[in-house]
Amino acid sequence: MDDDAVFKALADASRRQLLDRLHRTDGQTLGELCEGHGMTRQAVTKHLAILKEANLVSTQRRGRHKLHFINPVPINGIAERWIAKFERPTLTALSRLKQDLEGDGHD
Amino acid sequence: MDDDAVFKALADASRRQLLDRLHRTDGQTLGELCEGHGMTRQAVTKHLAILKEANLVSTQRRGRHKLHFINPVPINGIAERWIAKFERPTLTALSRLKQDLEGDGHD
DNA sequence: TTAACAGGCAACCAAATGGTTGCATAATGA
DNA sequence: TCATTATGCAACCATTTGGTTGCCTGTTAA
Repeated sequence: MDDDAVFKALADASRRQLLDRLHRTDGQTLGELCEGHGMTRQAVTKHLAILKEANLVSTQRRGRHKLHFINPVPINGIAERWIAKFERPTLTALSRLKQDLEGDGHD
Repeated sequence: MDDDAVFKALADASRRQLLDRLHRTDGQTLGELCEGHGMTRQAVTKHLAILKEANLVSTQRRGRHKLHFINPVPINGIAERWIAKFERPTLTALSRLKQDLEGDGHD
């Protein structure tokens, strides 16, 4: 619902990278998500808090671990409600899909 | 190409609103784009500069007026390169399109 | 030619952002 | 039990951001 929080959350490259990671492997712990970034754990924690605030990740405690799960719904939301209206309908993704569904080889 | 600049440009509600306006009526002057916002002309100028930096708007001098035009290509770019991979393919937009193209009434 | 109009430039400011360090707490395993 | 592991909390910091005010430049029309 809160598109602004989603756009703001996506505005940072580190946060997008975190989402990329969760997209590849969902349910990672905080420790796992910290590896490889040139950042402290606390910085990553803050980024994850912002993503959670935007409802892009959800968390689940599992003993002394905290697992993080991606939620693609808000991304879908802005894609449909906001981005879609700026898209030119004849571009690659849609036209490829169209061709695929129509099953002909037209160019 | 520079997705980060595009994401950052879209992170501000005033800038998204400016894009909305240009999407409705393209080629507006700075003065026109200032109307209705509770902002000074200089603030709007700064927002437009950021949008231009992200290649989301282009400008054209026309006498003493400066016209602003929207460029949807970068939005398409992030939609295809970044957002698309997070989308669940069975959701509304694609499934509606699919149904439409297939021309059957299946549910 | 010159007033009024449209926009540009620069300095300044408060608040938000992205990061840090230091210490505290909770769960686990030997 | 108790050291270790995994995370939480809070204060602090520099830089960026989004906005302002004040003044300057260029274009047009009377």
